[in-house]
Amino acid sequence: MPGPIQSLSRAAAILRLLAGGERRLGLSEVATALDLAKGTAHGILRTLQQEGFVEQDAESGKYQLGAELLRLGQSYLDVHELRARALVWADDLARASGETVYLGVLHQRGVLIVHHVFRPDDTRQVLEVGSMQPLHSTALGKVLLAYDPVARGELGEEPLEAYTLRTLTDPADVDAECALIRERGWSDSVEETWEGVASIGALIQDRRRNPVGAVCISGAVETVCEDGFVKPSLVASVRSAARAISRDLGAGRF
Amino acid sequence: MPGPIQSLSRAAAILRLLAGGERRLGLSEVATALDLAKGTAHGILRTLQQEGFVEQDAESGKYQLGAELLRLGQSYLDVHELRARALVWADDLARASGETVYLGVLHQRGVLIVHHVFRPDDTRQVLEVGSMQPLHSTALGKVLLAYDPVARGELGEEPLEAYTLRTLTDPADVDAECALIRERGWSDSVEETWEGVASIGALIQDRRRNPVGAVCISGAVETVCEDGFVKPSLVASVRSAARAISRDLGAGRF
DNA sequence: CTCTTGCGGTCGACATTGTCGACCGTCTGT
DNA sequence: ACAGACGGTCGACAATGTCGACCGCAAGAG
Repeated sequence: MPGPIQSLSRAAAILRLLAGGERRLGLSEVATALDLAKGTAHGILRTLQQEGFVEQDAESGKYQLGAELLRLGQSYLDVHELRARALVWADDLARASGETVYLGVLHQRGVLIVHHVFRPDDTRQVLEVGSMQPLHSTALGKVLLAYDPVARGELGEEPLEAYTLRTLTDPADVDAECALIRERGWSDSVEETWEGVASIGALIQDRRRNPVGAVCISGAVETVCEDGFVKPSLVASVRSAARAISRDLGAGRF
Repeated sequence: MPGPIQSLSRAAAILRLLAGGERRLGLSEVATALDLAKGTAHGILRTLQQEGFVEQDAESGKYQLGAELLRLGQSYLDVHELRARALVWADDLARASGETVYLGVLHQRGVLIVHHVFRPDDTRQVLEVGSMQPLHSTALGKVLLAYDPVARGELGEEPLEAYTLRTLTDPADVDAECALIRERGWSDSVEETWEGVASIGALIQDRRRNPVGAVCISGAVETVCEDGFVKPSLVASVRSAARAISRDLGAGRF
């Protein structure tokens, strides 16, 4: 039976739809958006609601995502082997560099943040675990693009979105950059996604050298860069953290 | 068609099963655990995998939860109205009290943490958003039990699990405690779940007085209590935060 | 080295199951 | 009071998911 289960695919589409739109959606909105009969959409929504994946606002009757998703998302993190092994190294990296540390994995057309260590100062920061970053304009994304053919495949050949003046928007330019990244073994991104923010990334691989994720540090251009380039000492810290995590991951299997 | 969609319920059961067990599960394990034919279980797993809800370990063939769940869980938080409105108040409460602040909602048989503000000192703390706390032994849980009939229903009449010597295990005792909580308008829990930890909770309600969640502060017995009782000044802070959030929530609708 | 055992995965027949579109009651805004 | 749109229900139909036997493979036992 090598075909997806229809009702499940539809349910997933509904969940993604609800996740996409900021506001709650009504039954009819859902049905028309996905081109389903109202009855069908209702059946799926009712089941999802029973299971806790979707909640219905009591008075408006509109639907939104449910709490069970949060719980399952947390469970995902609990089981995640890469994350578990990287926790302590990420902490050390943040302390050594004085910058924010992100740990990400390839997911669909972006990088999903699975761990986030706050910059060790007292400024207010919001946790970004569970959010996505673009592939072509971040240190995490570019290092994955450079080493993971699947990531490169997701990118396509169309012109890419520009977030700042320095964003690479031509896939050919990105490929050239990736060649450089492979050559020197690390990636950087200076104001390619957010003005004033620079980051340095390195690849994490399992014991068979398959790319499984990436670490990066991210901070203000003023602290991460020097004379227009990222500081070599920070590069060294990131690469050594990535190596440590990779080693840890390889050892873990046996 | 007032019946749940079979394949969806089964998919949800599989996800919960994967979330429950710490380790990855094989196809046959899943099938036997849920009493499904292997082919059926495979079909569901294949679809879930395609949608990103489940991932398969390349070499062992075993299944675990997928990254899409983390993303959707995050989206749930983004849309969550209670959480959005409570963010700033929770921050204030943490600063004023010097203790950890939790924000929780009723979910199944427990309290799901939807927001967590770290104690404002520099000790290492792990984020508990997405995790669950028991109903009968925490400040968050007991205040929900006291005001939300649904929560009380979930509790049942069976003896409850004891986490410490001070845990209330007899539902009748819990009911008596709830009466007290309703009378004075706040809940506390001193070493009922974790040794050395005390917390104070208060109810959050929408504009029609429906209970929608709870806030609490939680900290070491030594700092939260005085002469064997929780400090009245902290109680006042928590209650005033809960009122503020409730008011905010009510005002938001129009 | 071969045989056995268990694994993940596939296949095709069957009938259960989800789907569809018309229909109902209600609420809202006109 | 009306019209429209909403969420939700119903029952007929057939498309759909389910089942259990089967396949190839890898690991472990003999």
